Amino acid sequence: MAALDLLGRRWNLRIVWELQHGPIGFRALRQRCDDMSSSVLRQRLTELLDARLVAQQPDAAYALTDLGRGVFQALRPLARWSDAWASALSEDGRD
Amino acid sequence: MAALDLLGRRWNLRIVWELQHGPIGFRALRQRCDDMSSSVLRQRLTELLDARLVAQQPDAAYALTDLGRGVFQALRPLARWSDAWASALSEDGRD
DNA sequence: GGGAGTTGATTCGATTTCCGAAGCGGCGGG
DNA sequence: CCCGCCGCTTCGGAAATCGAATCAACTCCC
Repeated sequence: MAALDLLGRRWNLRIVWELQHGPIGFRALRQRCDDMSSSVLRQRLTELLDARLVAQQPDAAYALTDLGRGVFQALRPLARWSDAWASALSEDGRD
Repeated sequence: MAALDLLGRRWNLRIVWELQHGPIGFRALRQRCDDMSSSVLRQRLTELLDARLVAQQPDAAYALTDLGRGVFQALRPLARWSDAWASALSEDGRD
């Protein structure tokens, strides 16, 4: 339930999702997340740091931990579902 | 990405999660969701109704559609991960 | 019919969160 | 030295969320 709370917070899912491509700096990560507000990004990052989903490397770049990668794995079915969802909605929309 | 946006909104994940047990009325659903604000619950429900994840039955109870059940299925790996996460955090926390 | 209880749903003021832009100190290259 | 980039912070306004009161409709019981 705590997981649903943490990941249900705006941007957290997205951040983990964008972090899949490997370590990335603060500003670059922000860009990937639709230029979300830097203050909120910092806040979300500390939450994720806290939750051990994300770690900060010596060079200050952010990266997924093993746990974080686990979330990403667990998220893949959701990604697959979103395709089905999209096509269901579009089918629905056409005449 | 739209999926991450929809499900990243507060309570949406939780609502789908609580709806897994079958059709349920507005007030009962609200109770299950930590007595969340009724105004927000209504707003979330219309979003989910819109997205075809939830449907309203003739007797006004809310239930997951096929798509909604799909989300729930897709969420199960996440639930499994949350167990691993919890134990990782507790191991970390002891002495 | 009248009153009490429940239901789904709405309204509204207060609080929390989020946003966006500006700015901080630090660091490297020209 | 100066300029640009970096991670990060601050702050005022906007938006989302909350919480409690409230509504109309429906049921049950008398």
